[in-house]
Amino acid sequence: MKRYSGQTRMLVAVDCIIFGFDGQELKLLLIKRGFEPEKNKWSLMGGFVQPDESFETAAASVLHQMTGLEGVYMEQLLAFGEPDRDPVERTVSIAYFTLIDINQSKLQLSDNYHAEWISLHELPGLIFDHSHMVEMALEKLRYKAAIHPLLFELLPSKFTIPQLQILYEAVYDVTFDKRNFSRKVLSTGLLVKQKDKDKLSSKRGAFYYKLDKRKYNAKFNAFLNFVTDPGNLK
Amino acid sequence: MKRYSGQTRMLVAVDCIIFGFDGQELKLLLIKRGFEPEKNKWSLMGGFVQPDESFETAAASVLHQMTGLEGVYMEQLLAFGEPDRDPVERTVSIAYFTLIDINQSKLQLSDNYHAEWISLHELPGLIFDHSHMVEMALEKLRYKAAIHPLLFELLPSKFTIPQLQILYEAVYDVTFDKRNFSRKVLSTGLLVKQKDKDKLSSKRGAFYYKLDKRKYNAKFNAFLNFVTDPGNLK
DNA sequence: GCAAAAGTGTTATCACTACACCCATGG
DNA sequence: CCATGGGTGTAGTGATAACACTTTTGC
Repeated sequence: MKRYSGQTRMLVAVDCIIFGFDGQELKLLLIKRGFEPEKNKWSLMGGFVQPDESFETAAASVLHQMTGLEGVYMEQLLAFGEPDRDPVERTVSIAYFTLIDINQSKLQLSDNYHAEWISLHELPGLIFDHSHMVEMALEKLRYKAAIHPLLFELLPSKFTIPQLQILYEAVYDVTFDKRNFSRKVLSTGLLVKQKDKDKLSSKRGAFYYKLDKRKYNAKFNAFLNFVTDPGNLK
Repeated sequence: MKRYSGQTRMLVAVDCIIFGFDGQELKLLLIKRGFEPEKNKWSLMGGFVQPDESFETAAASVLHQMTGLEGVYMEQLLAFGEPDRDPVERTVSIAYFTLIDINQSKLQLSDNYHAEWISLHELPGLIFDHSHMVEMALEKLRYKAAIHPLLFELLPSKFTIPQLQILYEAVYDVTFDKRNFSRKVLSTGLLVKQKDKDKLSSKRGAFYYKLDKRKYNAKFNAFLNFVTDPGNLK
């Protein structure tokens, strides 16, 4: 059996929407595109899928090239395929979104791509349909994090409850009552209190917590209602 | 600007996972594949994406060819792209899932494809990775319908509350208390009681309801908790 | 000793679960 | 008149939201 005849073949790429959190704001890792067309315009990091590569492998390799990281949280967002989304030739793109701890020691941004963390409130225009991809990724992040304990992927392995609250507030652009917030997150049973405190952001210091990995894996897919009806999510 | 050089181009297809409900069971519309390889094996309906077609257009056209229907509920599930998923040559598939009213008058199954409605409990093995696609589609249907008023797409425009309950029970493979069920669905405010009754399934007859289209569109994306934590959904 | 952030408890409301009986009708 | 499925109400429980004061400590 040869090939399917009379059909058009297309380029297939992956693009990565990479979220990070610096303790205050939600950020996106963007690059300045290194080749024509749209050279030097802001862009998501991406790459063509190679003949023997799965999408996941391709996306992980893009992420690895750019950040040096492996094994981080990554999920397929959607396939984008408008016929004219890339003016050069028809290219379908499988978008992946990724959550990483912006301060982790292994993170080493490659110099090759002029990558920068950019606040979601200060996003420049992006090439092709990348702005649309970012919009969809943010929507999905908000949707999913309202129900699943997802945002921990953006924090270091030791974090305080006030830090966690700032993160949720940044993602949903709201404020929460800290008494209710801490009761809710502690009631999930996912957090283990540590003996030491973070003294950087207050004189008194705030206790560190770690995720209980067993429970985290077990409960990841349960509906946890981290945020109750934050607006009108999809 | 010419084309990107040195990259491999691939076939791109769409496959449709088509759900229907016959009043008792959840069903899938499958065809017997009409060409090699795997000719005459059970398969999802699909087709190659044409050079000037978006994925949505391609999927809608596949559905139209097969059922005569237009404008039905359709949503991208995921892109599938393992290098060897199609033994003939590398083909990526964008899977769409669709909900249709199995009894609607416009539904006209094309003879060309030997299409049949098959109960989810009696699924045959499917070609390629289609069984995996079905699994993922069912998971997504359950996930989404637990939170959003999605399953109405499987019913005729006039339906009774007992019919709706049977549908939810079929999707989640559980039984609900009918008092609690009707209170919950009525409390959404999405249903408008009609004056006439369905007398087919009982002597007393059950009142028909219709969706309030305004509220349906407005509330579709709100979190409605149609089903409270049915197991451990993703 | 004071400014700044951490930590904690109570009350009212609401949504959910479990559960049992009467109603309308066709045969 | 009876069998079948339709329709409704209540009480107990658990989760949520609103709300204010005390603790710690670096300066």
